[in-house]
This record gives sequence, C-alpha cells and structure tokens, in this order.
Amino acid sequence: MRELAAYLGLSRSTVSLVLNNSPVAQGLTQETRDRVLKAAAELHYKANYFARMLNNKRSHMVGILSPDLGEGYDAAILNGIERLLLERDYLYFVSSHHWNRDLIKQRLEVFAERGAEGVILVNTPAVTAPNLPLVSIGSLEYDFPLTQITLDNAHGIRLALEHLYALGHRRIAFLKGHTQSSDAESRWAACVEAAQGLHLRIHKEDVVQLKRIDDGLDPIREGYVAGKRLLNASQKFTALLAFNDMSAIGAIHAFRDAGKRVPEEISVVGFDDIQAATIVQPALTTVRQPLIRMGMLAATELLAIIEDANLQPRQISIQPELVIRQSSAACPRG
Amino acid sequence: MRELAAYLGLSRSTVSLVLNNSPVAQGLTQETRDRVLKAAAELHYKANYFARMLNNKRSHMVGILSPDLGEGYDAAILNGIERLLLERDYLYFVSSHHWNRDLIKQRLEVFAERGAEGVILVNTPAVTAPNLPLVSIGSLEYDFPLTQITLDNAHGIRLALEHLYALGHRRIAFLKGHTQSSDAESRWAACVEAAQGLHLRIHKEDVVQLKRIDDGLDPIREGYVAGKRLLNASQKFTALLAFNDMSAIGAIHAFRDAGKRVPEEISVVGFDDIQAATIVQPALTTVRQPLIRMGMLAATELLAIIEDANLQPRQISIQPELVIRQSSAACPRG
DNA sequence: CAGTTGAATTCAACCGGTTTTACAACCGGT
DNA sequence: ACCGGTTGTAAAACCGGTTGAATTCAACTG
Repeated sequence: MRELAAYLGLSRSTVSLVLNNSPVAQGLTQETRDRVLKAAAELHYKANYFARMLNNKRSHMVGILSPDLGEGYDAAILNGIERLLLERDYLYFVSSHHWNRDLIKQRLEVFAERGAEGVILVNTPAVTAPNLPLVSIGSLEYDFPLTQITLDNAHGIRLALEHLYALGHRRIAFLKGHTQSSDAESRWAACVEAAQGLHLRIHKEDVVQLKRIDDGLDPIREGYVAGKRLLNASQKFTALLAFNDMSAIGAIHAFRDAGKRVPEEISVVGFDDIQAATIVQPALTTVRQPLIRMGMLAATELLAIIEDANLQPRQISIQPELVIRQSSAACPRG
Repeated sequence: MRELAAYLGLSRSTVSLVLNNSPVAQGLTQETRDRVLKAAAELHYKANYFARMLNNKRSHMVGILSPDLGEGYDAAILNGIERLLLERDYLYFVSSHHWNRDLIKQRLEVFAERGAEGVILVNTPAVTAPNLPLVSIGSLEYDFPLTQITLDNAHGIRLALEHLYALGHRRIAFLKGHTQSSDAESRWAACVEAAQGLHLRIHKEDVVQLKRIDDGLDPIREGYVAGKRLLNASQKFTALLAFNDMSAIGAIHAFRDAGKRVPEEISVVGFDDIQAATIVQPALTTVRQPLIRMGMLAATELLAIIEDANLQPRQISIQPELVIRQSSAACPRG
C-alpha cells in the first residue's frame, strides 16, 4: 500500500511521517503534507494494523473475563464497560469461563498473546497474575495486588436487614451464596454482623446455602430448591434475605408453591437489582448494585493503569442502595 | 526473542520452522527439533502475535455486532456463538450499536481494520457490505448476498395463533414490533396470513405498534404502554399475541393494573422464550427461538466461509416451537 | 578423485509499516 | 569560494517473525 502511496513521487518515510502527524513532519512543507493527506484520502489508504502494532506496542484492546454471559448481572456490567471503551476507542475481547479455573488461566494467556493491554476480571478468580494490568469487579481476594472495584456488601446487607427489622421482622432466614461465588463470604459475614447490631439471633435452621453452580442448574432453580429446603427445616421465619435476586426469585416461587404468600406471610429481599427484579410478581425489594457504573469505573481505572504504568493499585468501594418494591411488607406477627 | 532463542546456536529460521511444525521441518534432525522445543519451553517463548500476523493473514478473530447486550435475547445468542468459537480457538470482539447506523458502519470498519476475519450480525442492519465474510442472524434484508440464519417466523406465528384458536379465542389482539426491528415486518405478515388461514378477522383497533426504541425506554415499558393503548382502544379481544416476550410481559403488567386477569380474562402469548418468560407470573406461553443453537450455527457457518472463501451464501431457516405455560387459557366466552 | 546426490541448515527477502540518521540543497555572511 | 546553520526529503535499520532459494558438508558413485 505504501508503495501505491508512493505514486506521489515521495518516499514511504515521508508519507508515514505525515500520516502520523509526527513532530518531525512539522519540518515538512505544508504543500507536501497536504498532497499526502489528499492522496491518502483519495486512495482510501488505511495503515495495516498489524504492521503498525509491530512498532508501537499499543493495541487499544482489552480483555474481559466473566463467569457467564446473559444473567443480566454480567450483561449490565459489560454494558458499562463497553460504553466507556467505545468512548475511548478501545476494542475488547470477552470470554466467559463458567468457573473453570483452567479456562481462566488459558484465556488470560490468550488475551496477553493477542495483544490485549489489560484485563477486567468480573467476579473471576485468578491464581497467577499475568503480566498485564488488571482490574477486578467483585469481592474476590487475590494473591497479588490489583485495583479492585468492590461493592460495600456490609452496607448493602445492613440496609436490607434494617429495612426488614423496621417492618417488624425478628425471625429472618438467609440464603447463603455458593462457596465459590465471590461475594458469598463477605455478604454472609455482613449478615452476622448486622444481625448482631440489631440484637437479632440467627437460627441455624433458618440458614441454607445455595448448591454449587457446577453446571446447567440455573440460579433460579437453585433458589427454588433452597427455598424448599428452608421450608422443610423451619416454618418460623417471616422474612428471607437472599444472596441475590435470582435465588430470591426462585425462593419466592418455592414459597408460593408451598402456599405461602409473599409478602403477606413472608417478606423477601434480594441483592443486585437485576432487570428481572422489576418484572417478577411481586416486584422484588432488593439492594441495588450500580452495575453499569461499576463497569464504567472498572474500565476507567484499567485505562488509567494502561496509560500510566506505575499507578498504584487501589481499592474502590461502591455504595449500594436499597430499592423497596413489593416483596417486603410488615411482619404478619407484628 | 528470536535472538534469545538463537542461544541454541541455530538460526532464527530453523527455530521458526520447528515451532511451526512446518513441512520443511520434517527434514530436520529429530535431535535438533527436540532441542528447539525444549529451549522454547524453558524460555517461555511465545511468538509475537502481530509479527506473525504480518505474514499469515489469519487472525483467528471475528467480530460480533448486536443491537444491545443484556436483554437476554442477545446474551443467549452470544452464548451460542461463544461456545463454538471457543471450541475452534477463535477470539471475538463484541460491540453493540443501539440501532445507530453510523456506529454500525464505523464498527464494521474497525473490525476489518483490526483484522477480524468475519463478522456476525445479530439483528443488525448493514448498508454497505464490508469486505469481510458475513453471517446474519435475524430477519433483516440486505442489499448484498450473505448467509443468513433466520427464524421461520411464519411457522412460529402460526403455532401461536393456532394455539389460541384451539383455546376458543376468536378476537385476538396484536402487538406489532417497531419498524426498525428486524422481525417486525415478517411476523406481522405471518399474523395476517395465519389469521386468514383460520378465517379470523383482525380488527384494526386490536392492533398496536410498539414505540421506537430510540433511547432508554426499556422494552418492558414499551409493552406496558402498548398494553394500555390497546385497552383504551378496544375491550373486546380475549387474547394477545405480542411481538416478543418483553413486550408481552409489559402488556401483562398493563392488563393486571387495569384489573384484567391473565390468563382468565385475557390470554397472552409472547415470542422468543427468553429467560424472563419462565420467571414471570403467570409464566409466559411463548414461541421458542433456539437462540443458543442459532448462535452456534451462525458461528459454524462463518468459520466455514472464512476457511473456504468461495462458499456460496445461503439461507438457513430455523424452526421454532411453541412452549405452553400459564399465560394462555381457554377463552372466557368459550 | 572429480562429480553427483541428498540431508541439515542457513541466507536473505519479505510482510507493511515507523523512526533514526544521513544527505543534498539552500541561506545569508564574510 | 567557503562556512556553519537550517530545511526538506530519502535511505536504511528495525519491529519479530515466515519462507523459498541457496549453501554446506558428508556420503556415494563411476
């Protein structure tokens, strides 16, 4: 192509200089510059991306690793990330790993190999740090330093629990997340702490843990099963604080199937505020994660690190808010 | 790096030949080959992706263009595409365009520039054909030949209408899709035809078109608004066939808010079978698009075209099936 | 022992650009 | 005519590989 552009009677170097608007090109005749630009436009000349990459190591690409697409949760985050990357003229790879450790490792390597300049880990555990700028979203813990965007789970749980408490509920059941899920531990710890703060006792039979995500089993179904287990173990609770919206929805279905009305007999509060929370009946009271904002923030941070390599990793905590809808109501024994 | 690998005392070419397992390398000593492979492994040598790309024009990357992420619909398709691409060791860019024509054009150019070997268009109109293999999913029409994966909308609509007819419904309302939506026209045409086949008359006041997606206004809300309009215009219909699940869900909310029970007073049938269809109350009777399969198929076709450039574009029609849930019931006037 | 053959490697050109350095032309000044 | 100092452009090296043609060297032939 460059040869074709040399139909100008100029050398490839000159053309390159002009097109890159390099400082050296300042010393060229205005006329020459114009001629080159005009010819380039006419011939629809586009510099070969790979050839260019060989010198300027900038690829303007980042990778995104997420457990799953299409659960609404990840999609919302992706949306935020995308919005920002588009603005900054970055392209991105996405890959979902379905909690497969080997796949995570392999994908990270592939990303690096393909010239990604950084990676955003969405609720994704990583054992070995690849030699790339990283930003994580979620509450996982890593063995190496990296910038993390985490939700203030403790605050969210506190909001939810105080809400239920204010409605008169004193016997509250809990749906814990799977051990492998990033926020499970932190949210559970927050539950224990917040309950203490309100002088609530957590009864062992009121707590059920979601089954592992192993495969196929969809999260609503998991919540349904957990809801059933809960009803079998205990009939005394008047409210449920679920690990997330999906499981909350599943649990509501289980309660309804068992003849329990929500929220009249049992109040249910979710966590995340995914789109589905607004369309279920009753609409779900839940703790909102500003997912789009978190995605944008992660992208912003990543680009900052990419552009200034010796930026220090930092922890960014996002405050959730409580969204009160119809799935929570005053305690019937109130 | 290659220089470092020349600590073997061999030339760069030899190393390259061995690592690429090229046919020429068959003529090398087994010993030499082993030495090279061992050294490469020890030094964690990875060939520079861009340098390699400069010769073998193969990038093993494709682009995916979709209107939106995170509506469940696109996510499911993406899932299918990803599953196949992972298997075949391809990476992909995703970009959503929110129905912005300029953005579509621009993204296609960027994809081409960045070395994508092909593009999958998910419900995405494209005016000018980029110089790339293309496969589309959806019922849009293009000005140039390309392989298209389309759902047999006519069949789906027929299934839905026959279902309602069998339940005794004779006065059926319709929610038409936006003009810009790919399947709107084809589904509507199918409605008209299927109605004729059943000797049903479509009353003008029983038909409402969804408002444009312009911005923000979410699809459920659109369905809600359309449902309201429908109730205002006509009270005579006993069933609604909606353009898609989202609008069906919105319409159900509108009916409920107006005191109409679903399905007792009004039956509602959706289209798509997105995840949300199973979690709403009542669960939605709908026409299932095998989205994951369609995604996988699109990817398969694209790779086939990429690997054999003179493959003829073809039309592939996918058969939907009816999924009967709780939102449809016998006609009350039956 | 010169000549041929064939196996094991290496040379050198090329992919399509970018960038550093070199060079020729021109400038006014003496 | 000569000089140091610009100025506009081009040559050449380099980025990190791939690849067809060329080279070396040993064994083999007549």
